Amino acid sequence: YVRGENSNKTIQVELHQNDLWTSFHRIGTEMIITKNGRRMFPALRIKIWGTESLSLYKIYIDFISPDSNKYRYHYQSSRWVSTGITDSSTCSSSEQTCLFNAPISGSYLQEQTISFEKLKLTNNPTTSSGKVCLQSMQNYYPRITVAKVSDLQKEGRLQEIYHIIFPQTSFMSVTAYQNQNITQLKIARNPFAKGFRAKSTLRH
Amino acid sequence: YVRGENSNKTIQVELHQNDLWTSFHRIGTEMIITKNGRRMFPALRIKIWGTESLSLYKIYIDFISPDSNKYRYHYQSSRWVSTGITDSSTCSSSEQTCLFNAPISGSYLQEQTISFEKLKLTNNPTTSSGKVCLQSMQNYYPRITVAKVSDLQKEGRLQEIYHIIFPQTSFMSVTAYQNQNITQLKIARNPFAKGFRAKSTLRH
DNA sequence: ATGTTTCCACCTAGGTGAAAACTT
DNA sequence: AAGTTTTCACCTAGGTGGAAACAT
Repeated sequence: YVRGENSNKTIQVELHQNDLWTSFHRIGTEMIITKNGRRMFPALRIKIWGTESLSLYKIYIDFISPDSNKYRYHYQSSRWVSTGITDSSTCSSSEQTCLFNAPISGSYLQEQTISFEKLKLTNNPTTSSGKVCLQSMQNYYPRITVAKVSDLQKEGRLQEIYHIIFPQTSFMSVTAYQNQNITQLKIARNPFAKGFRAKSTLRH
Repeated sequence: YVRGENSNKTIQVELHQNDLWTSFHRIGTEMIITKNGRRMFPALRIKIWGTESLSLYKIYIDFISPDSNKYRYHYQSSRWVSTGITDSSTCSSSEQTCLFNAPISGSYLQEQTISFEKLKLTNNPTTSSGKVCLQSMQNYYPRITVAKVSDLQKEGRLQEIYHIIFPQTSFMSVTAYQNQNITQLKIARNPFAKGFRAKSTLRH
């Protein structure tokens, strides 16, 4: 249950594939960021209940870095340790990205799964649409915002604002995986990831 | 320019890839329908201007068979001839299919190209979402409907209704191509169509 | 005969981790 | 030394027409 800003109302939000997220979270999720953008795996998918059928809503996502610290993976202890360097030049959160361009009514919102599977993470500051720019080697958690639009005339004014955070979706942003266990879990669970290069190299 | 029903207002609609459509229309476009559904090529893509920024709209597509006649391709004359049989058991038009589930505001409508590329044509009456059931060997033209929704409370009541038809997008529904010139033009212009089977068979 | 269905080789399109090359 | 970029083999996912089998 999520309570709204400027509102006593609540909406209910459920994270899809919670078991999968938890498996990664136990090890310490890493998400690769590239210049061209890389999808998240697991992908963020949620279901929302409790929105008003006849109201319009917009959905945003951004990524919060709670300390803006740069981290380093310590192989001996298999842990992430802070380098003490804080990236103060950038904001602690990424830009907000809107899932749909258009506001969507509460009734249609409840009919469907809200999926962020097409979202791509990048370290390229000149991002195009559908991409979010993050700093490498930092800790982030995705934050979803559901905002009620009072009406189309006043679309800029967002009435009820709901922020949704699932702690088990936090991750370290990396340009190459640090923890081998994460690599193996990605290969095991992501249909696109099979890491077959080792085998094919043997043939030559 | 398209004038609305119950309205003196007009909206302006433009067909994308008009040259491509015209190339096919000159020969006599054929669209394959299958049990699982087949995309149209060319795909229907339009641009709409003149909608009200602060109003909500829904977009539908259906397929009109002007005479509901069954046709036969006469190879000698390279023409489609009516068999005289009218398929009176079915309506002259297909079911209306909604492009987006949710109504969309006029301002966002004008920002984007409305694409029906994912729509699939089928001859299977038990269709699932995103598919349209047609009768084989009939003449059809796609009809796009833009309908203004008075407000979310009265979503069922459509105020201004605009029907859009581009004559150059009419086609014959087939389960296999009849005119070889259509086959060749599809192969030439559709990136997915390369009809290489003949070559590979020679290798064996 | 004539129209339909199924299967398939051949594509497009694009999402992976591995390795090597590159940068600082 | 440590992090980033590029390239690539290997996938998933799915859109084509052709041919053969099937149906009527």
